[in-house]
Amino acid sequence: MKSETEWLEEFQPNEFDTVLFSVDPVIFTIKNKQLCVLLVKRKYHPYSGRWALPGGRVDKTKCSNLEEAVRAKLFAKTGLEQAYFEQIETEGNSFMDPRGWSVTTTYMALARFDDVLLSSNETGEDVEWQPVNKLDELGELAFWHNSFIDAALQRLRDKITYTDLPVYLVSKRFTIRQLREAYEVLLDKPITRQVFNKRADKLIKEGVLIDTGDKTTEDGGRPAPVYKAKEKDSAHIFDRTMKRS
Amino acid sequence: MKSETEWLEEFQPNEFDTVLFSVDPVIFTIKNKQLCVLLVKRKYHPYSGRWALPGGRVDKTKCSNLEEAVRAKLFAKTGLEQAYFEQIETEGNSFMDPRGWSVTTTYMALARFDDVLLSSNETGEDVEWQPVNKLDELGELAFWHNSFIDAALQRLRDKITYTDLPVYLVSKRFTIRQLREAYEVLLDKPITRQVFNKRADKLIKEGVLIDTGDKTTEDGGRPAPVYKAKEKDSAHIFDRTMKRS
DNA sequence: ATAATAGTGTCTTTCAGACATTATGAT
DNA sequence: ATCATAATGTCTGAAAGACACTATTAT
Repeated sequence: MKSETEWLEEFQPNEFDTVLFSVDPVIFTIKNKQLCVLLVKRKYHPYSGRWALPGGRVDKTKCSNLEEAVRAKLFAKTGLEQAYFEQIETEGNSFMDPRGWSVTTTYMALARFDDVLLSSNETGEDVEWQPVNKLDELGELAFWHNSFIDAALQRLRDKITYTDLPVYLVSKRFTIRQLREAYEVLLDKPITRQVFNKRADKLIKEGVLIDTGDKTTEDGGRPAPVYKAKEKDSAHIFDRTMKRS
Repeated sequence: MKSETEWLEEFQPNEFDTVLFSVDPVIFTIKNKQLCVLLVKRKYHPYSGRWALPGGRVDKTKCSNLEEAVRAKLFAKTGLEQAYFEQIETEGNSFMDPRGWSVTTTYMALARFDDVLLSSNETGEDVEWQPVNKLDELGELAFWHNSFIDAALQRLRDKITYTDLPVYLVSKRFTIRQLREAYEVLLDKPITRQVFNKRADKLIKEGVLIDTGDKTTEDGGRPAPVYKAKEKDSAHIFDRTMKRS
């Protein structure tokens, strides 16, 4: 019997073992009190002229794993090196890409609007923040990307009922009111101020939110303390959920 | 400029666009009050002699999407046509498979032990239920599969604190006590009977559990009603969580 | 003073969790 | 009668949610 190394030398991947593969980040931000997602208008086949997620195939020579690949996509379009990331889902089938059986993994990323500097790619395609509740107006997206955005949005909306994810969407320095407004944009309903503040108090007590000592009157009225978020790579999880509707 | 159909005719996937791809189901069952996962002992390269998840490459000619592919894997090894399924994660990198840059998507599946008829595959490899807390004794699994099992297990243990997932692990007809014991196996701690029954009552009221009208004394003592689960493809979600420890 | 906001406190409801008491059937 | 279990009820504590009232600043 051949040894593993001998066998490996002879191994050649064939078309039965391989698929077309890409990663697609669903990058959210809040712009003008609207939840937006980053889209690119395709100039080339397939689906030329349609809007699509800013993803694409993985450069295997530059990335040693998926996470690196999707970070590269994010950096290319937004200039962000750090952001909250979460893998959402992987879809693979014979019909979403006309080129053949293909697989794509989608990630959700959260970006602070102020921190992003949009840059179009090498080929000069448009890159824009599009409000998620006006996606219909853009027509059907390329590569079934609508369904991926739906899934990412669902995950985000589910998760904010028991996590502090909106911390990654507000500016680096923010008031509790601004954090609450981020929750309200995502839930699309008002949240009682005093009820929300109890959750915020827990974040402060846990050290997730740090009081900078500064105060601001940018919200009007009595000056409010300015907080910043602790550096961390996972969300804070509350032990109970907020009502969604 | 070429039309999309002209362009498509000329398109040929090349090695830069493609990766080795596979799906790997992490199939759980409860056997002798132990949570077990289905593993296969590999006979061939790579990783021959090691235990691995019962997955592998997708037959693109037989499956039109990922879900179909993983269902085919499940059916091949267990004979199950229906089961609870959930996609867990996708990992892609240059090192987990010695054959090259590869991507794999893992699913968690829940199986009723009584319903499963293990069948070895065409190549006659061993297929066995292995207790999850004795996986160390099997040595390192093939293809970094340990980490996939960890992720699936984590998801399962997280989810049973707020869902009815163990319904998919007990026999088709069961008592509330048996359902509670399934939770206890997964949480690895006792649950107060009366506390658990409150959750069960909600499942009954919601129609998730259906009283068959029968009673059984197989648990000893006073006869207990026998329930069955409503047919459904998603978990019931409670609005509060149980303590994990 | 007024308006807009932040901060504090009160009350209700829901539910997990713990535990006591009663009911039912097998032996 | 005893034992093991199911069924029912009582109590506590925590947190969501609603809302009233006070405090602080800009105008």
